[in-house]
Amino acid sequence: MVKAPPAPPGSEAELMDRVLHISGRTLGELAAQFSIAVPRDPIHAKGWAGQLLERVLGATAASAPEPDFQDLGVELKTIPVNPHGTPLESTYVCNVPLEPSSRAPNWESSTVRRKLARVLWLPIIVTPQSSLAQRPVGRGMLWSPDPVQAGSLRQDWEELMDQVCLGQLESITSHLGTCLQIRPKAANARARRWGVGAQGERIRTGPRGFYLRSNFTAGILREYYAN
DNA sequence: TGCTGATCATGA
DNA sequence: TCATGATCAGCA
Repeated sequence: MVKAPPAPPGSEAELMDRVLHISGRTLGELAAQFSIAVPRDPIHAKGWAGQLLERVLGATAASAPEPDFQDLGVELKTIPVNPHGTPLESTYVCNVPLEPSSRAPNWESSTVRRKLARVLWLPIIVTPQSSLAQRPVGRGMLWSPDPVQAGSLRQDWEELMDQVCLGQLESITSHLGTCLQIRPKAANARARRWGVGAQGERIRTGPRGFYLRSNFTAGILREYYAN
């Protein structure tokens, strides 16, 4: 039976009820229910699982810089995991504000903190042989950073943004940060944005994103599935 | 073989 | 074009 995309969930409880109902279903089954084609080529399927689950669960924000479930303030993150529940990839959080006018003055008002304040982690279980359609959805979990996690995120954010503000963009590598890192985030290596150079001058530089390291998200998932 | 740097699709 | 959704693939 083909289903219409659902209305946004009215509460976290309703959202988690929907999550419970898709747990164990494969991406192929869910796509079929909503008459969505499954891409054949993984190279051209980046992000497809995330967009499928947004529709299945009734997310609203589309490509706006807003939480996926705007009314609930909940961000949806699908995350590929192996059968043990260990993440296979880092997780994109948001873009890095490179221009002074777009930068938050402190951690409290940063996009990173707001995005991560409430996250629905939805594991997609990946085995070496499984096609995209064969991958099952795992048990979703609603998460907010505990004080230790929040402290680590804040420390990384402050260190990284210090570098951005000081015009040290070109020396920022993905090696910095224990849980949060800055990496390129662009359609290709030619993309440019305005940023700040070492003398405070405006420069053209590659767009970058904040990502959560996979060992950090591994800790989040472990904590939950142990209970 | 884990991680970094690069890349692909879609929508407003 | 730039934000979202992420995964790919080569190299240390």
